[in-house]
Amino acid sequence: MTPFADANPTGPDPLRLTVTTWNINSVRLRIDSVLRFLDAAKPDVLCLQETKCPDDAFPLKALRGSGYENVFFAGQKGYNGVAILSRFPLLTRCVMPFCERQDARHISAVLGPEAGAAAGIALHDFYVPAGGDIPDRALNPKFAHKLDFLQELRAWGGKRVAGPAILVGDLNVAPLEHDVWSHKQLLDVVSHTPIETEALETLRGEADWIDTARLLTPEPEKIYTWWSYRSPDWQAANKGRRLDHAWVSPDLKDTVRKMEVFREARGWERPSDHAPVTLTLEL
DNA sequence: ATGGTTGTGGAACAA
Repeated sequence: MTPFADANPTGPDPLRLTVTTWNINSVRLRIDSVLRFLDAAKPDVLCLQETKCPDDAFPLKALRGSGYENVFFAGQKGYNGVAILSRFPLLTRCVMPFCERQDARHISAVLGPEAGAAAGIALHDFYVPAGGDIPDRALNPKFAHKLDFLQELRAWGGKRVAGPAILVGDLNVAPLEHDVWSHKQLLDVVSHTPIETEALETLRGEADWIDTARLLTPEPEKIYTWWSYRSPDWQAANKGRRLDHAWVSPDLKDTVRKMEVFREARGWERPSDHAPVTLTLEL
């Protein structure tokens, strides 16, 4: 045998799988931004939240020819709504209800055999309730809803079927001190109150999910994925929060390569207040 | 527990 006969002893090249999560805040208004992002970043999968679009109005035609024609979506009129766009065929569409509501806040899919080494990975796309302004369950039903939703997410995590899985979405909680521009000033602000951050970290830990952003970029480095519309100069002020997340099941931990906030899109014309966040795995 | 802005839908409500 020549020295070169087995130059690649590990077999075929590994597959790089990229999955983006993006709260788009109206998929119809921003379908051109979706296409622009897909063209620029070319992820394998794009998970959207806040599509604000009934299913019969989802802009499927605009995606024709984009290379992302495998689409699962679950929408409703005016609020919420989630969607998964994929280069690979998707299997097993599932929409879980939470808090006994019809809200479209979850959708999942399994990557089909065409995804090669990524086949069989389950994708879960979540949109956790924002929770209103007052961080008090008794005074604010929206905050109560958020806490109840997180509790149900915890229960689901405990009985989730085994196997490789990726959980992404706008979880509307910035769990760690350096996930916000000022930990002290945001301790009473919904998205960073201890009851929320502890709930999210607890449910993540109990189900052994890996927080990929912090796996690769530990504290104290700041990471933000959202900047309020209400800041006159979001870029200069940079008062961001890390609300958008990508978690992987423990069997995928060693495949995590990159977690990137595409901040540029926050500066596009008529932007979403969230930036797209892309996870890269090497399988 | 302020106000600031954006989206849906065409007033109020959600974020």
